[in-house]
Amino acid sequence: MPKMSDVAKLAGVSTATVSRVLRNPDTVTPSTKEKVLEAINQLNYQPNMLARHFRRTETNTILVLVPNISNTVFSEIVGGIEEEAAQNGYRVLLRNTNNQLENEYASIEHLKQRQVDGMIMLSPKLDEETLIEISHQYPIVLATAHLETPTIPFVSIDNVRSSEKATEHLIRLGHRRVAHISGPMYSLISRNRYEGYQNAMKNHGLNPEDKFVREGEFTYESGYEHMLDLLSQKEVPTAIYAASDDMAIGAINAANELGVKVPEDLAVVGFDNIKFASMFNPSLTTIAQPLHGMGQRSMELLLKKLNGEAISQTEHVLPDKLIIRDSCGAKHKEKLLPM
Amino acid sequence: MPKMSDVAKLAGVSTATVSRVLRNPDTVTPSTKEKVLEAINQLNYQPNMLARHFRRTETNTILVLVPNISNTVFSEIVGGIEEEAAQNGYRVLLRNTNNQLENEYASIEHLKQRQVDGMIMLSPKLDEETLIEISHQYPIVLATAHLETPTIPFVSIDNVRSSEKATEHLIRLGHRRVAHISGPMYSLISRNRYEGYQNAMKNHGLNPEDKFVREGEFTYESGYEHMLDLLSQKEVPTAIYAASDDMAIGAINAANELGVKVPEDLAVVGFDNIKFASMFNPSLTTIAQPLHGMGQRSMELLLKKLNGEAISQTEHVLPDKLIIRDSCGAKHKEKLLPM
DNA sequence: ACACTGAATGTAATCGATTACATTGGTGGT
DNA sequence: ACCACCAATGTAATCGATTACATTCAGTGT
Repeated sequence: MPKMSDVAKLAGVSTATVSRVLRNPDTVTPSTKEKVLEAINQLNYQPNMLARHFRRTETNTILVLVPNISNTVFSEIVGGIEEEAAQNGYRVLLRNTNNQLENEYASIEHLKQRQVDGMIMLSPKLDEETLIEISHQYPIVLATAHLETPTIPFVSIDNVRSSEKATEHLIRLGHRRVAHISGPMYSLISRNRYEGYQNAMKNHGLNPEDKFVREGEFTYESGYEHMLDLLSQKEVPTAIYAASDDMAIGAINAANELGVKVPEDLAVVGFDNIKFASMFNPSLTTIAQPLHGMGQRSMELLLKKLNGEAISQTEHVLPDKLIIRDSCGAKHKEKLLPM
Repeated sequence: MPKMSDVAKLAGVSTATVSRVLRNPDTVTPSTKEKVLEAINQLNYQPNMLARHFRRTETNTILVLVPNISNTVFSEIVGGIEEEAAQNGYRVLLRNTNNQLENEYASIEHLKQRQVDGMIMLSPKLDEETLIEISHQYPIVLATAHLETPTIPFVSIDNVRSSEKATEHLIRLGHRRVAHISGPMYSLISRNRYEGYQNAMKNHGLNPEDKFVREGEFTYESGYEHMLDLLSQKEVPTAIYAASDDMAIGAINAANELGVKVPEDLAVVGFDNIKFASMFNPSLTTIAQPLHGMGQRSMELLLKKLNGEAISQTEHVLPDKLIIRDSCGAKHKEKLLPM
């Protein structure tokens, strides 16, 4: 494995010049530059990145914290991050937290040890205070997360508003008994979506009753179980808004099992627009998050931080979209109620 | 940011001793060890990993090449790798190749520059010869890949045999016009699955006709399109074996669209057992690969290579499983034909 | 012709942990 | 009492690229 001094010797220059050819080519005379490049070629020289990283105290690597890599929502975002990172010469280190707080703490050690230049956290569980403290010392960006006091750049959608849209859509289809299966309440996103559901109900003079609300865990199974439960009550909902597509699909299968037809007897709206939403039967009406774009934007923001650029805007709320398919029954209706 | 010499000074020892406390605690007297640990604590010292990596020429990081991170098959495998890696103090660097050969080449540069200690390639596109050449110089392991001459450790299932099982299952349900939508033929896996399909047909005295075989791309869309096409022929298949669940679901939706009922008019078997296979309606009969386990095993093998242990067995063929659900119609049949 | 300027290049210190080799001091055997 | 040996610790070289500072030299102005 040839090193820089070998190149220098062969080219008849000093290591300083070789280094300059590599990093500041403009400060070197074309003729010497050529000699050096020739020597590099001849020796098939590759700079030792470990030495470079050590000397410059930077790694050109960023860390992405993912609650669960197998969840398509997160892997799509990671895809966006990865693309933007690669284009800017950064590499992406991945870490599955499995929703464990201790894994988030452990990842901060990586930052402290300078093993990565920065970090993007997807749906962090850490409390806001701790996050802010970390961000004072290290470049971090949050995605699919929301802060009360936006001191750290984050990328998200407006979960309250999008939830309102989803619920409103069901109400305008004539439903009055609209149920909601939420995500876990420790997550701000879940609380925001629940809030949006409540807002929509109240805005239309409806009372969001407790018996129509269930706390799920974003998973298929939790959607399935809660739907069975909801349909076993005396008064049964005619529509349901689930805070994730997985839960919505679970709910539909539960309804089917009980002979309740979707969308005829039960209108369903989900959230996420996972790939499978359009393949499912009935195809799922859902809120689409611009996942790839959110990943890209997060990386863009992190790059700014890494380059020491000022970030004027810390809140990055990207547009979401209600995608109307078959599960809500809108396609069978003549027209919607007015807003 | 305190360094080792600071700790040494505070503890009244040399840096060598501090280093020993950190890496070979047994060679240090308990009393000095205590002094050093006390100093480390007091200064809140964190070793500079960049310096350590540089000095030791190792990074405790491995690279995983993924054709597409958003594909659940691969993200499950990555999950398994990640888990095993974390348990052994290794970190996982991720790289999306998007099926681009040039990205595989670029990743080899990382190895050459010693930025990672080893690499796991998922479904590599690189030719066998090149792979073998690389593996002479660097620790690599392949997963969901198969080699003619197994000089590089790889983890896979027996795609030929599993395909035979899938096709046979349909034949034993009484089907004779069994179609196959394959994966792209540049992939050895696709060719193996096609081979298994052919074997099963021939073994049962059936002729695998060209008009019943289509080359897809593992995607929902390709399954959908090819099924439309297959059903528009004069002679129509009564069963289909698709080389991925995505294609199988595409096929089912295409059949539905043409009024062909699954499983009554068309039996369907898929491959992969993606999460949605069991949620789909009809639920999908499919071959389950032990994805998480394959990831784990790949990492185990790579760890052996990294530790310089000999790998006696390079071919690691894990057991797959035919999971019978609703899409093949087996549950409506009284009994199967004999083998 | 001489001093001055600045571009091009060289010299050598530096980053922080690791480790080969050197030194110290204590123990046991005779 | 002396030596041999071993365990514990220290000294200092080392990894390879980067870069502050030093040097060289060609060109310019007077």
